[in-house]
Amino acid sequence: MSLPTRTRLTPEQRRHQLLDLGVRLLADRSLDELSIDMLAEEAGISRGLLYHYFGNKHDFHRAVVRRAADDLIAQTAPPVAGDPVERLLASMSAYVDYVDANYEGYLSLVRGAGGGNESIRDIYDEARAALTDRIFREDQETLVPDTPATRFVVRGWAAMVEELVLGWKADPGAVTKDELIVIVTATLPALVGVVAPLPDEVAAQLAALRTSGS
Amino acid sequence: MSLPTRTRLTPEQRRHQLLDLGVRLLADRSLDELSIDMLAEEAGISRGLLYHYFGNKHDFHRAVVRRAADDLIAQTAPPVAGDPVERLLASMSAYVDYVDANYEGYLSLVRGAGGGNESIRDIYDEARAALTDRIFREDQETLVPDTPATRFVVRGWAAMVEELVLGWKADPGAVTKDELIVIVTATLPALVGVVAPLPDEVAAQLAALRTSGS
DNA sequence: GGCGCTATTGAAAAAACGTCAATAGACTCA
DNA sequence: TGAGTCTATTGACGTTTTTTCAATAGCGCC
Repeated sequence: MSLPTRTRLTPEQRRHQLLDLGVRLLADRSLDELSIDMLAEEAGISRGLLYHYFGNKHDFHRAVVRRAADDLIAQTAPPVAGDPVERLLASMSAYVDYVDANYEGYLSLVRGAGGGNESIRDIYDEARAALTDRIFREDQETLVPDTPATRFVVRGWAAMVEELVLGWKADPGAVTKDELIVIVTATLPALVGVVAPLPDEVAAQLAALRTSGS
Repeated sequence: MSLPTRTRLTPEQRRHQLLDLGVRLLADRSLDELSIDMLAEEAGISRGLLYHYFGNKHDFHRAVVRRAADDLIAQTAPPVAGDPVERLLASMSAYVDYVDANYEGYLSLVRGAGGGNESIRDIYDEARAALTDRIFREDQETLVPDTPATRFVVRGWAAMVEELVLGWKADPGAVTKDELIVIVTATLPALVGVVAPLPDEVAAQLAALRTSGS
């Protein structure tokens, strides 16, 4: 008769376990729909231990979102070689692959940012910046000129990419994965073209991409 | 000596008052940052009354989001006359005006949808559909052909519009209101052009719009 | 000016959050 | 192998917040 035998892990392991679980649970639940009670039971630990590691519920949420964001940033690191359009395509490809493979993590990030307080939205913005900043940092001469208007539009484009990737995951019937990647890639120059003229070279590449994609 | 004189309203009036207050309070707070205690005090009522009207906290949240969505839908009703591009422009204009005048209501809708559970996201989707559905219902021949791929892209466009309008409200420095309206209008055909060919007529109108807008 | 309807209250139960001294794995060293 | 130490973990307890519900009191009607 010895059910309540406690298991002792290293702090790293325990943090890892709890964050993994948090990412999973917060993918389809808001924070106040997740009680510490149920989280603790699911993890096989006492409530107290969660407070030992994360202080309070909000800090736990922040840690979960931070983890999801770090994962995303790490796994969508930009390629260093190739021309701007190629690099953008590779980056979008990595992004879509990431969401495909880590749907729950991505959901907990997006949902957290949508409903959370400002400090959580900051983490989210950081992740989004990882996706868009290099466009301005490295490719501003050729792909996107750096002006207030283009920055503005690129921000909207990022929101669109997020929506499209989530939409594709929810209903993969409308477009294939490859089509999705081509679409999100091709829409960036198309959008920028609304507020700034496109260099001929980019326009040509864009046209070629569209033909090969569908 | 009679401070605690209770005020008795009709159920309609009371519901109205509480929903108005809820919209205001949930614009910059998540649901669990809003206690029933403070809501009741702010409204000048007892906690019990809120439960009488809305059952529980989550149902109250849902009612608040529903109200914000209904407001948005009602105030961005599409014009019936004019050619497709004109109607789209009028619709976007109404949309931007609405967000400009009802920032708090719009925020509580968007935040609620981002962080809430599925039933709240459904309300949000309904509001978004009010913005996009008529594009397919009325203008599919001329502006946007109705295919799975175009529906998919239009959905992304709606997310982008939301992000851009919020971005403009948060920092009106990057673009003017009129520029914003032109941008969100012009980006729809530009995006659809990525997945479907644009009729010459629309392309011409689009070009004219862009020139006059900036 | 009493009567009935029901909007509203307040107290008390239930549930969730957060704290902290006490407990017990797992390793070290004799 | 067994005592000792370190610290991960617990469980009971106090606090805050949500939720319930029988009792109260405004307001219109006769």
